[in-house]
Amino acid sequence: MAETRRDSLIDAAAQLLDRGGPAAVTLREVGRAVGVSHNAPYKHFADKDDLLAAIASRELRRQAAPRPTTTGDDLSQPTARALMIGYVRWAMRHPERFKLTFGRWTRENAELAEAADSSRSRLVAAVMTAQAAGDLPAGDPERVTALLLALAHGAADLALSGHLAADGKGHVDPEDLVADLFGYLKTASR
Amino acid sequence: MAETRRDSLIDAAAQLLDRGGPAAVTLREVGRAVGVSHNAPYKHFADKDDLLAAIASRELRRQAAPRPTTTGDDLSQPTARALMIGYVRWAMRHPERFKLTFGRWTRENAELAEAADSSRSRLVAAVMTAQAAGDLPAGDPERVTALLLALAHGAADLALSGHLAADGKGHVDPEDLVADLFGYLKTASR
DNA sequence: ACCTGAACACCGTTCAAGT
DNA sequence: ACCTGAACACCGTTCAAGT
Repeated sequence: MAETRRDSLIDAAAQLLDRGGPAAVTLREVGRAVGVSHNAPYKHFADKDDLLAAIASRELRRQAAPRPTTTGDDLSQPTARALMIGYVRWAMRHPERFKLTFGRWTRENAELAEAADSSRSRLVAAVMTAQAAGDLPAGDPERVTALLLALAHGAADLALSGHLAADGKGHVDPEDLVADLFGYLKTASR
Repeated sequence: MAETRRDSLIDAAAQLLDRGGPAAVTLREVGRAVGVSHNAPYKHFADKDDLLAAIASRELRRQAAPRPTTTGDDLSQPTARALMIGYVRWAMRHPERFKLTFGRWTRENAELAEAADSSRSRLVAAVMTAQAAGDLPAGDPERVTALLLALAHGAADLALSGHLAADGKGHVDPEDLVADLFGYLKTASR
């Protein structure tokens, strides 16, 4: 469990990110939290953006990692629906990490791109299982996956920026929209 | 058509935003483009964030404005589907304005909140029309609207950040996802 | 009412220098 | 291989002063 200096820097940066967003992640503050000078990060990351990318890829890898179940070992894979609900909950719980992770790059940073692809592959597999069970409509699994991902992502993003519901009345929860979509898709797949 | 100093500042800021994002919008550069000092904007906007909010609300108002039709006067209202396609196209055409407009605030800035509400009201009305025609499933119009908005928003945002499709192969277009959703919803509404 | 110039605190990045 | 301190260019914001 030895934590490297690099990991400590990412930890500190993520903490600053959570409150205050990317602007609050200053190399001086990161260095101060770890106990090094504000130039030390340059020995571990190319620049500030590279440090932010490291947070994003770590977040992506954690999300892809199997969560420990409280009811002992569970060998069954999570359903597409469970994955999407998990995605939305993670976004609402860690807004800044969510925005950062899906904010830019991915195609620029190799590590980030790989993490994103592996995360999606997992979802595609779950979609195919659901299709076979008749819970999701047939058709290109990649495209159905994109549909699910787009809805969950948009619901979370709009909810975070306050654009989802109207003036207070009729508050719409992003999880409700995920449930609605799965309901419609099940009806459409018969 | 007299353009006020305030409008000129918004124009210049929007142009800087389009290339380079919010970080490229510096008060010094804005002032230079208009021909004033870098402090002049403070007489028209509280701070930089207020200037960015002005760009967002102008964009929101423009999107809500009826587009001139090339085939003369058309008194019919745009369909929900047309509105969503228009939304996605606008996002793909002006990524930075899209990200800025739906990035934060809205509930903080009164002008922005009003523009957003009026924009959504228009979409809710179109949704109700489609529901009556049997093209969209029955149920709370606000909630169905949120579903459409979430998908269009998520599809555009993921496409812009490169998270929509896998490694080049099987490129998924955000407009395709909007079309897919309307297809599924029509099937589910019968 | 609107604008200017100087100044302040802060930031990312570079670089010479240390171990 | 990793770190430090000084320095540079740049930025948002404030303020006294002008018209």
